[in-house]
Amino acid sequence: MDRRQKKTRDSIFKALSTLLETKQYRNITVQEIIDEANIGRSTFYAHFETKDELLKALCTDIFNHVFSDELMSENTHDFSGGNNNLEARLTHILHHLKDNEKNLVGILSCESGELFMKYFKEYLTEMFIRYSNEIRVNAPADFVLNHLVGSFSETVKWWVDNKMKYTPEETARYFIELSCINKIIDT
Amino acid sequence: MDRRQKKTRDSIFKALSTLLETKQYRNITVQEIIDEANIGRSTFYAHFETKDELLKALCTDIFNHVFSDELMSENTHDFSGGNNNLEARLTHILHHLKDNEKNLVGILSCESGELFMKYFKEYLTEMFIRYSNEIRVNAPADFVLNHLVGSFSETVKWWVDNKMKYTPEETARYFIELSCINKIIDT
DNA sequence: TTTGTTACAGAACACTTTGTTCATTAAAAT
DNA sequence: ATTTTAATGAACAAAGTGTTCTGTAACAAA
Repeated sequence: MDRRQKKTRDSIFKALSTLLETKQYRNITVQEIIDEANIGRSTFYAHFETKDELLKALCTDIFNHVFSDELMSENTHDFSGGNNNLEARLTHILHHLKDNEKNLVGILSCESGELFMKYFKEYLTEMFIRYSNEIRVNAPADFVLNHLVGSFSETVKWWVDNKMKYTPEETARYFIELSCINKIIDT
Repeated sequence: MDRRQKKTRDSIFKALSTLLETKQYRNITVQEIIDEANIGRSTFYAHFETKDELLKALCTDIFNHVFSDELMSENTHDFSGGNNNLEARLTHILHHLKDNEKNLVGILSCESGELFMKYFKEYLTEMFIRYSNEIRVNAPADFVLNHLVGSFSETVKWWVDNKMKYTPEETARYFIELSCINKIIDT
């Protein structure tokens, strides 16, 4: 990739991140991003069609980081050790999210949170789907999956809103404690 | 209240409802609402400062309906019958929500859903707070509360997204089945 | 019925933001 | 050295927002 392109792209990401520290996504205009990134107007639109597309790209970047080990360990997944496996994975995810603390606070504090959550849930669904089929409970499988994804993403939101004052370990523990994951079939 | 005011207010609500049946909230402009309601531009702004304020008023209307019995029975609340009490209340709420099916689909299908959910959660928090303190589990009380509110609101969203193909009774049952409410102290 | 009050209609307006276009300049690749 | 690609920044059209103002109609109270 052309050095100039990468440089511009990075400065746009950086600009949005910086602005998110003090302003709500909703109230940030494209012009402000342009000024903060110190680039030309047409340059921005050469990279991203809309502000939402930029946010999407930023989220994707974050998730590629957060779920990187996730994806790598796809083959090595097993149920041995009961829930410990899942709990460890969730802890891992929370640790990675903490690396993006500043961004997350800005993103989740307003309606951009919905977009973030939407993408986040897609990744979580991928992960939880392996577990949801193992839950023995009298409810549709897709409901179980939705419940797991929904309640964990709500847990993350709660955690971020509380300035991440609990450790990833504690937070994952709380989630497991309350979730239906204890109804999993231990194979 | 002046008949004219009420008439105008109603026509604005009606217009937004109608538009929500075919368009996403995000893509509906104030001008469209004005045209659909067949009123003057300045008239709209005499009633609502912004489109979001209008949505908020619409949500409030819906919730006053949905939680009407809720509020009435505040004093008569008791834990007798274990979870049956809560399950019945949730079923009730789902029934009332079904009365607003058309609106809900339009509201929840896009970013206006976040606003709806925000207000919805406020009401749910009021309701669940009585239960959350009775849960015996090793986690902060506000986490438990957040978990109940979050997972139930996600349940509602799932239900609406699935065209409400399950009955309120079934849906409430599924939720109870998976929630931590079975860890409640039976007094 | 008359009178004072309040709401509505709708045009005009200033303002903000968006997204595109284009000629020019600079940097990168070969 | 030449060609290709990206960035600049001004100018532009379009859409939407929220306000203001004048004339008109509906309302409530005497």
